[in-house]
Amino acid sequence: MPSSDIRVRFCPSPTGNPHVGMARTALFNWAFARHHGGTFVFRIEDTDAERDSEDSYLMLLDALRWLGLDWDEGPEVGGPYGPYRQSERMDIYADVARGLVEAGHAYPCYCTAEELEAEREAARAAGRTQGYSGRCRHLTPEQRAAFKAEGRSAVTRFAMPDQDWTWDDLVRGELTFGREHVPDYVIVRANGDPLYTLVNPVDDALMRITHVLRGEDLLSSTPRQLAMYAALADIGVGDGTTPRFGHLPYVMGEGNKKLSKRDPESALLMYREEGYLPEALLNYLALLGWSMGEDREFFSMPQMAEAFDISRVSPNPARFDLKKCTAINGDWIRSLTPEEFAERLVPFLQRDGLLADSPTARQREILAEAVPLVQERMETLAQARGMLGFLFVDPADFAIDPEQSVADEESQRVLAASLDALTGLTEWAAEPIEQALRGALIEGLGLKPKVAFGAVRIAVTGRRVSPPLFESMEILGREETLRRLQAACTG
RNA sequence: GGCCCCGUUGUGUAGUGGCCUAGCACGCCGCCCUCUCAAGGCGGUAGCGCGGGUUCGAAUCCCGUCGGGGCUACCA
Repeated sequence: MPSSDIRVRFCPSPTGNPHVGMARTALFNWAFARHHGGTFVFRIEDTDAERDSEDSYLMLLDALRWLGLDWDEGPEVGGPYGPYRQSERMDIYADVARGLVEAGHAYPCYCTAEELEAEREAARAAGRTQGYSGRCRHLTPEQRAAFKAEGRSAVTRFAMPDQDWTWDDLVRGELTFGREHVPDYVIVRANGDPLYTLVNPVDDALMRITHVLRGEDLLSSTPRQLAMYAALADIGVGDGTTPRFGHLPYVMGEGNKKLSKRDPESALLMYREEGYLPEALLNYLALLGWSMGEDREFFSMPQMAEAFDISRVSPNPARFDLKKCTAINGDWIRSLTPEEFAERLVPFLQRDGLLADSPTARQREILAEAVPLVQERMETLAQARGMLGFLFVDPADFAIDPEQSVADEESQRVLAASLDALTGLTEWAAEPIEQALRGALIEGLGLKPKVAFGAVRIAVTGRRVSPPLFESMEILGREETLRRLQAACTG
């Protein structure tokens, strides 16, 4: 139900693990499409059998779904311009390549790797642009036959027209490349496999893509794509319109390099495992190179789609800051209703073996009571284990954090006094528990609250840091609380 | 080497000639609150790469310079 003719695409290669830079590119394309009521196409560029894998393809789908970046056309949803996996479109590329050669836009090149290397070196030495000289461009049929007779195989090269290349980049404004800096390039390998240089523009033309938003690393390949577009139009591939290009800034990692697969924070699915909310990650990613203005940094994807303006995308590279990403995740966690928050926690508690596959009514009850206590104390869902574990752990498995101890004399006095004060308590609730403990420990033993309650906290929750103590004890229940206090007494 | 992109506090950004002795957020530091840890409140730290112009006036315009990055494949 697109309401405009704007069509954008996200077209990753399924190599390795999904990457956050990739997610940012997908997000900006998605936001652009949604803002304009256009169509968001998802295409898989898997023409390199060496590097692509089915695993990685599946992870890509999984990642995009998790993020909630829904596509209008693409794998699994189909669309009028399918198939959307390039590995299923090989015959199309072969046809187009043939057409390009027949029309004189491309030609077979018989140069060997060594010859090309020598050429590059000569160019570098002379201070010229390295690149193909075009010497196979005007080979006679006899010369071609001679090369073939030598046993040489040929790649297919695109013949760049002799002109300068200018376009108005959506992010960077007018950009120009001189003709001498864009040499003829390979579009089909010697073994017949088409390359990105061919398949990408061919599919963009065939799929009627109107706007190309992609990473800055592809900026310098734009001139040759512009030329390819003209050639495709000439042979009747696509409808003859050239898309507008916008080059998104890099997402940088440590140091001054772009975020690479080697950087641990680049692994997209890691964020899911660590308990980041997809809406929070997306919110953070949106801030990398784009801003709403108005000092507004916290927003949902519908809000982003509404406000998205490609002309507000910054051209400078942005460093990925895990701390800020995590802070935004905390903001998102706090913005959830307690019920929603509890729901999101369930899979994490299950994963950590703290909650049954189908939680019991009692477990649900505990969770509902505990959630308001911890919601503002967690910045990732994975922290549930540390914060709530003591409430769900099997009594037989409960143990005090080995880093902590209540074996010292003072702690023992505290525990004994606590046990005394709590055993006869008539109403087991946070308020009376607190009063009893204050009476016994602060007034009775004359201790500082921090010290006294610290020992109780360790004995009952097993940790130095926990949700508020008295409420925690109430939820844990009289029996188990007293049992733990008892168990912590060494005497 | 060639071509291209980029340059506001540690990080991300706001800022499009005067509202900027540069705003916001994260981080960091301190204080308050306080049973821990958070959250919250208050305060602080730190920036227009540099040099020239243009102008009454420049973070904003021009030139130069320096710095960082990318591309320069039968990867994408």
